[in-house]
Amino acid sequence: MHHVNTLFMGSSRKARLYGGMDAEERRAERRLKLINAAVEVYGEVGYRGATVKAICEAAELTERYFYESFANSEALLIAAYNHVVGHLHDEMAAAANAAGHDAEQRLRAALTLYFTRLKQHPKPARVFLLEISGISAAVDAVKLDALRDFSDLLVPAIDAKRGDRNSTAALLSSGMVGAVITIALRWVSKQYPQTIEDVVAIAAGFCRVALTEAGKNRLRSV
Amino acid sequence: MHHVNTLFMGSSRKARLYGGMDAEERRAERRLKLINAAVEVYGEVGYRGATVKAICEAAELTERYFYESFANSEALLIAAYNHVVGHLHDEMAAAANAAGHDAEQRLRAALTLYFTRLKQHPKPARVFLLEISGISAAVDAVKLDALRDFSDLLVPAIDAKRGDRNSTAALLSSGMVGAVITIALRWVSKQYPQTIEDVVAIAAGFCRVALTEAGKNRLRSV
DNA sequence: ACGTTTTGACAATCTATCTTGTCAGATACC
DNA sequence: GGTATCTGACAAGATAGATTGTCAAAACGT
Repeated sequence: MHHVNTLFMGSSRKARLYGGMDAEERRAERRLKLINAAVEVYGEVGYRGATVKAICEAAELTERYFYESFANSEALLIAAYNHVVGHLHDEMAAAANAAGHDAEQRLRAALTLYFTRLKQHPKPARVFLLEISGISAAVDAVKLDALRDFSDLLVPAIDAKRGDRNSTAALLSSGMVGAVITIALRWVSKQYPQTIEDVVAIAAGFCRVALTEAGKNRLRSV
Repeated sequence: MHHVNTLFMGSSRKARLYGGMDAEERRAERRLKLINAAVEVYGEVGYRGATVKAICEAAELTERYFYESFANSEALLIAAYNHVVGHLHDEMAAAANAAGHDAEQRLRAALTLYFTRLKQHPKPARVFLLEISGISAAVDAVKLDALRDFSDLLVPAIDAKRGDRNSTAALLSSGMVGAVITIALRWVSKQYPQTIEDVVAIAAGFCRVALTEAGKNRLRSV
């Protein structure tokens, strides 16, 4: 995979430093620069319009470093998506926890953070909402995973029903996430005409369907 | 655009017949064959994996006829989408009308037809649900139009609020359609694990949010 | 039957991008 | 300062698919 240029060095010995960083650190930095550049470029011309060359220029790197960190464009898209989603998910979880134990309160806190970030950072929002769809089966799988995480975050009760055969919980979960994302998509693409409070209220309305249905099913199964 | 080979004929005179059809009819038939072939091929390899050549082979036509009817692949995708959506929309409207005047009854009738068709025809379903996303701005616009039509069909009350500035009705509409489509997407991609009745019930739950909210707003504004 | 139109097969061109390779110059270590 | 490593710019090859063009054979009208 990568050149082992420390062949005759002790394993504890660091590789030659450049700019104060060893080989690994430099590689990691370049990887991150490429991810951030990709988010920028996707935000401007879309994933499909983004060439390797353009992303490398935005990252101030040359093509060789692209292939050092990613096998192909798709791998970078996935990395960029996971990067964006990872941050968002962590922040939403923190916001929910800060809101206490009431499911409704936690939901509203998470949604408020979600829409706030979408408004603050339109380009990552675009990657998260738009670019990720319809690229390939592999990318779709990554997306599905992420959406399941969000669903569990918003309405943990749904998670409990997951084991059931032919469960309708998965459909509830899909519907909820689909509603929220589609609302977000429209809000973002129309350049945020409504207040965050209004958007959250509407999105919460759809989440409440899943919340109450999941609750119902739990009571019934006890 | 097209060759005018009737230059010296009276305008009522038909072009030479082939297979009992005049030039226009043959062109229309080829166009339709291409659309149907495209739906087939998209259903197998996706829009992105579908080459002009493959679609022409499936249609038993050669490339020249592709460019006779469509400027490029995107134009064919749009035509195929509109073809699929047109049928579906008409059928849903008929089902709703057959169900009478009660909004809830009409909603369930339309949804039942929707999910029934998705199960009967997986390949058009794929075009309608999946392939249409994330191709280009032009395609997205076509999709948005179609979704608005569906929203108006399911909950006409939303339509009434359309005029309002910064209206939240558009978001309600988006959320509802997003929920239904995402539910459909999952149901289709998991090969229909739940009964149609269950899926309709869950989808209707999300639509009811839009239904009651739209009703609320109407009362308030009277 | 004859000439014209239409068709089908396929070659040729064109374009765009990915991907790999080369090489001179810069940078760090000793 | 000398040497090994790393970097940036860019060329070159490879690939894939869209789009246009050619031509002979088939289908039609008269």
